[in-house]
Amino acid sequence: MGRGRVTLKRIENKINRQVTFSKRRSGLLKKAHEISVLCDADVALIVFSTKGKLCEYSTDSAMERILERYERYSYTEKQLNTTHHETQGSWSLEYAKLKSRIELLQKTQRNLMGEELDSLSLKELQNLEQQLDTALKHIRLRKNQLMLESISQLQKKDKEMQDQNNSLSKQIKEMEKEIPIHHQKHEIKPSFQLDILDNRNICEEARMDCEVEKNPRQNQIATVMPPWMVQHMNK
Amino acid sequence: MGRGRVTLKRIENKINRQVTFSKRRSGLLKKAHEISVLCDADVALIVFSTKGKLCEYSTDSAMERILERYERYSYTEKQLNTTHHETQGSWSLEYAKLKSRIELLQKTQRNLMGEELDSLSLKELQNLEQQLDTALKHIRLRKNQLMLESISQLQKKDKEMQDQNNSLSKQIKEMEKEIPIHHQKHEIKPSFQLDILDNRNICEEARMDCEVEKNPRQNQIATVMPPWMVQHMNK
DNA sequence: ATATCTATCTATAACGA
DNA sequence: TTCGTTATAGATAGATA
Repeated sequence: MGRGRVTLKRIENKINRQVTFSKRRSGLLKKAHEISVLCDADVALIVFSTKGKLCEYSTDSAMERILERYERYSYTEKQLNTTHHETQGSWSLEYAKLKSRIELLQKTQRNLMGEELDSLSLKELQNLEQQLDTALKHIRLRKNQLMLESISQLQKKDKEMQDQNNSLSKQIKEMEKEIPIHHQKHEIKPSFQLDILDNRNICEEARMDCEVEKNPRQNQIATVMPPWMVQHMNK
Repeated sequence: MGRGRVTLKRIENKINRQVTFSKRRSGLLKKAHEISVLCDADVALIVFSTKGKLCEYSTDSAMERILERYERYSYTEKQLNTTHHETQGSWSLEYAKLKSRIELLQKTQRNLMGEELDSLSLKELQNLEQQLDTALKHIRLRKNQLMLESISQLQKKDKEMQDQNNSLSKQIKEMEKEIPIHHQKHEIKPSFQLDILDNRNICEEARMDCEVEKNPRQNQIATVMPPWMVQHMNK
């Protein structure tokens, strides 16, 4: 850039270094903002100058949110162990950190629950909407997975019972033959027949809800919880 | 860069956006590294793509150190307002309390974002689903309210300008009558005509988004970087 | 997605005020 | 330190493989 090729090496001249820093810093911030807008990315940029001056940029000015996202993404567990080792340090600082963190979490959570939306910009609202849409999709997938599992369990159980019933009724027939007393014949037409049909229907519905995924709004299928499921599902 | 000037607006074409993201991301990382080396600065850069992929750079690969430095720097100010009044008492107890509270909040939040669903029962999932459905409804209401407000503001402004333009052109006509010099007639065809059309389009889009809920990501709004952001970000 | 190429558009080093 | 200017080095959009 400019006169002469750039060498990737610390600029020794203090003045030049400061000037270059100032210029490149604005360039960097601009680029960060551009990629954020053009490509719809979440960007957090923190720059400390040699002299310790801080300069930052973050998408939607949501530095804390992005840093939290980062922490969650890269090492969820680590942070739980990192704070206590600074025991001799200023507790008050740690305390303040935690407290403001809680505040942030609470605010975020309220927003996630559709509350206190007045302070949000249009863009933030759209991000939130997208976030929740995705979340709902995941939740519905998981829900359907659970339902399908329970259905196949029930079907398996059904089959076992049917077999058992068959063998039992066979056994009874044998007994009737061997002891030909004039008893009435027991009509063995168990009710499980009906259950099987029910399960098949439910199963198909669940599959549709699970796989189609086209328009999430359309599949709202206010899933009514079948009574039979309540019993078995809760672990 | 390249053919045609860059417009600071979300790239709508998904492919182009992804490609541009990829290219600019490496450019941004390079710039971050350069300023870090050339100017001896501490830099931390975090980028999440639209699809949630993480990409990071940090001076000396010391992301944690820099983020802590950042937190220390930015919390120092808050500390003054939050801590001094609780000087005695067992810090460790308070601290533990806060920490467990944070963990709870984080778990809840992850669930709200559709993550870590495996530990939830079917019933809990259904509650969550309903919660998010309601939240989404509120958010969409608020979003549309905002959009409609901005639309009516724009329309009002339009009308004002139209009136103003009308009176101005009337004034000009008067002047031309009174001073009948052989000037060319100024074609008064103000541009507000176009503005009106634009607003109507926006309005319709908003209504569609409002009722049909198509693809929320499509309606991103071009955000121009305010000048104050480029320079002097931090004081 | 990744790489290369090219025409253009940007960023910026050096310098001066 | 901070502009403004200018000559160049760099970055990158679009096309293509």
